[in-house]
Amino acid sequence: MRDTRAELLMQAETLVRGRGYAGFSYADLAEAVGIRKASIHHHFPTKADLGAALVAAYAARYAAALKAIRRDVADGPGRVEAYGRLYLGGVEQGLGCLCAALAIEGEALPERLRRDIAAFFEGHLAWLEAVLRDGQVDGTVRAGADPAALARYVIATLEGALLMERLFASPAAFRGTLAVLVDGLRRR
Amino acid sequence: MRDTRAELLMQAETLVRGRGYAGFSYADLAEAVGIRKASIHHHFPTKADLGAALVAAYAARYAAALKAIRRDVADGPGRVEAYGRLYLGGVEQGLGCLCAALAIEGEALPERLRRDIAAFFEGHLAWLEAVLRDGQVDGTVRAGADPAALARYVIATLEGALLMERLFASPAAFRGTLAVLVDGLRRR
DNA sequence: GCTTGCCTACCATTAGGTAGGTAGATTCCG
DNA sequence: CGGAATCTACCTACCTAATGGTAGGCAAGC
Repeated sequence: MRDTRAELLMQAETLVRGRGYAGFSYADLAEAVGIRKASIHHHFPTKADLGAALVAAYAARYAAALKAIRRDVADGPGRVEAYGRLYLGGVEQGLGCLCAALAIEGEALPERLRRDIAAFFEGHLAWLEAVLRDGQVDGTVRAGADPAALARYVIATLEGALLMERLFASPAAFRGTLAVLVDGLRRR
Repeated sequence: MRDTRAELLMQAETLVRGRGYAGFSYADLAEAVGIRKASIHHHFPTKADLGAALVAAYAARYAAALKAIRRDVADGPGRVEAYGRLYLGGVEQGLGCLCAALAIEGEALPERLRRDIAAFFEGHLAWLEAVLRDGQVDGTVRAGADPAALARYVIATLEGALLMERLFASPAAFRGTLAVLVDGLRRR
């Protein structure tokens, strides 16, 4: 039952991450999925609805991954490194971050989407802050730095690296930046 | 003589940095400048021409700023900090990086624009690499790290911070990330 | 027998771009 | 010098294709 809808979400995500929200149309999506343009409106009445569903699905996938990392990895830097590796897939596939693609279009975006994106980043910020704080407590993360500020710095570095290294199609360079980032978090 | 052209470039830059390349139209630009839509084609025959001119002007402004920084600031971390402050203006005005906005649309972009953007980043990369190498030589930048890798890491962090802190309209947070970044470059 | 999921056939609007014209400045040249 | 030719910068009016979205129909299945 949900097959077409899921396919729509998948293809739409690829389109947005590859060319931006304003850069793809229902016609593009219809062709990618092999359905008529009007049928998309049955699943997602407006483009803004589709965008919101996209962000929701993307955020849910990340949320699951973040949970798994906290379960499977013990130390702070290791967790941040695992977090950074989530972005690596984008570089390898030539796809940017969905929320970065949306954030770039800022003003032109439906207000609702803008809030969803902000919430996405806020969730990651909170997760990272907790991870870094825990790391400071157990001594795996350098002390003295504000975890909240550190969290912002971590996301910024990874989002920026994804943006740039996708352009250069260089997963190796992304790994290099991730290494510098994680290394800087370790206890001195 | 060049007044209208300059005005077109200025307004177009604001539009692209605010809503992306696909997110603005010649009609938007015409209204912003107070000219008829068709007249824009007199100055920039196609949208791709306008985009290329935009990147060229943006890159030239940055090139001048980079030169000034090397002239006016002596130490490595100080230079990187001055470089980072160039991005701060964007956060304060709610505008992203022009080349980041274009990079996001990747595949959908005219091939020529994609190369101009890559060249923009390569120029900054080369500048930063030289600055960091000089800093290592004069002892103001921590030794042992590959300057090329460090340069990529610096741009990534700043581009990412601009992307995110524009969304949150938080120059203070940008400053925080810049501080973490520069601090990490100092001699240990 | 009504809901689901898709279809064809539209719609108004907007997209980037073109055709052709005009007022005013600049240049060419006898 | 004066006038003709040209160029610049803009205009109105238009084009075709694509945009997001709607109306209404039809077949399948719980």
